[in-house]
Amino acid sequence: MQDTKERIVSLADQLIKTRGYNAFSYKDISDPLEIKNAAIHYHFPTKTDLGVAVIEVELQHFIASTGRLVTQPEDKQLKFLFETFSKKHKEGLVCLMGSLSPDYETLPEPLQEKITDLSAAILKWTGACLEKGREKGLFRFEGDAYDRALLVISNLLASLLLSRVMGNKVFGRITNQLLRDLGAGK
Amino acid sequence: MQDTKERIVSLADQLIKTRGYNAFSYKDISDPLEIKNAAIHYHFPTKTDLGVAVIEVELQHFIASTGRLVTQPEDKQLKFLFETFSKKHKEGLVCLMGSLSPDYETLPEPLQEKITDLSAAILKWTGACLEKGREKGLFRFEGDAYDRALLVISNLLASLLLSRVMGNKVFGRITNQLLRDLGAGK
DNA sequence: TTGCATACTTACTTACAAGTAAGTAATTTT
DNA sequence: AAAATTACTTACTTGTAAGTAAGTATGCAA
Repeated sequence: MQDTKERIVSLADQLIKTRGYNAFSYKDISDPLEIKNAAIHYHFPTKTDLGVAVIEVELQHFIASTGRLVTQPEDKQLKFLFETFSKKHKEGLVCLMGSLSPDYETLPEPLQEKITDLSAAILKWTGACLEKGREKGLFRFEGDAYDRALLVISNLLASLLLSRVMGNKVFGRITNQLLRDLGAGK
Repeated sequence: MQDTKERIVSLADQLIKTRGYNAFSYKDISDPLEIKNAAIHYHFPTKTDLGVAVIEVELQHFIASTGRLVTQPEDKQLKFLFETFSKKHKEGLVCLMGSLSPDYETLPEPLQEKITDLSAAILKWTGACLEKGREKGLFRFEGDAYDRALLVISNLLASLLLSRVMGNKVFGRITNQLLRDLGAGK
């Protein structure tokens, strides 16, 4: 039954994105799944192992999803990025970067490395997407494309965080303005 | 000795901005200050009380600082905002919004309210600053000023978070591009 | 000089998190 | 059919976090 293992990772993913890494415990997983905490330790000896697994799944998912989009025009690709965040927003989640970066200093090294890997992958992809899209005239913006990617990802990340604090309208306000600025339709 | 109380708040502030609210304990304060944990409970019966005090101090400080700037032109005022974040960046800290918003759901209600108050104050001030600055021709941007404030604050907030994960250069890249976009000199 | 408030310390309690050692039931391999 | 592997459970241990009750030293106030 590989099922339990996947369910553990999936729930841990949700917990990290709702409560944060330091604020969830094995009990938050074992209770709803109706297993014992030792069952989690069987699949993931330490909490670090579990955290690493969560990020790895997300990164693999990101690589697979973006891979499926390579033939599409860049404005459609960017739309995918926004929809990814929109989905999280609707579920009341923040992204892994937004959840883990504030606690970065308290995280075990393997987790730090993984979150850096994930962020680097997302930024690199976004930078390339913006660059090519601008060349094709799909986007309009000034300056280096990687710098622009930093701004876009910053805004998406923070839109999820600020939505929690300032209410759900914030997400739409930020993303709409962002797309307008880039000249990327609606 | 009101001194101890202030030192507790100051250290708690630092701890929240480095490790996050859920990742620090009274021991992280009592050890360096060479007091007992019960001494902290004397001044702040619960951790919630301490957290609330930290945010209140920050909000008061923000109100006082911005109050001192009312006579200055808006580009100088905005520069102050950027310098506030730059100072945090140099000290390896994130802002309270960035630190507390991911854990928002796990925070006790009084803390949630306070962080919302603080965020609202910062966003309102930034929105007004941008609005007036644009009228005077000091800034150039499209759309609603409050929406623009959301974008600016998002970027500043996230620049501190991403700096941790992706290295310190990120902060400068984001803030430089942001100021260029607003047409607000260097 | 007695009394009371301030600012603590000493010495606990309760709860819960992370992790482990040893055992077991069910399946798979040989 | 026996042996090993998988996927757990039972029952712990250790550590630490938050909080509290009772006591104490110091200064000031009546």
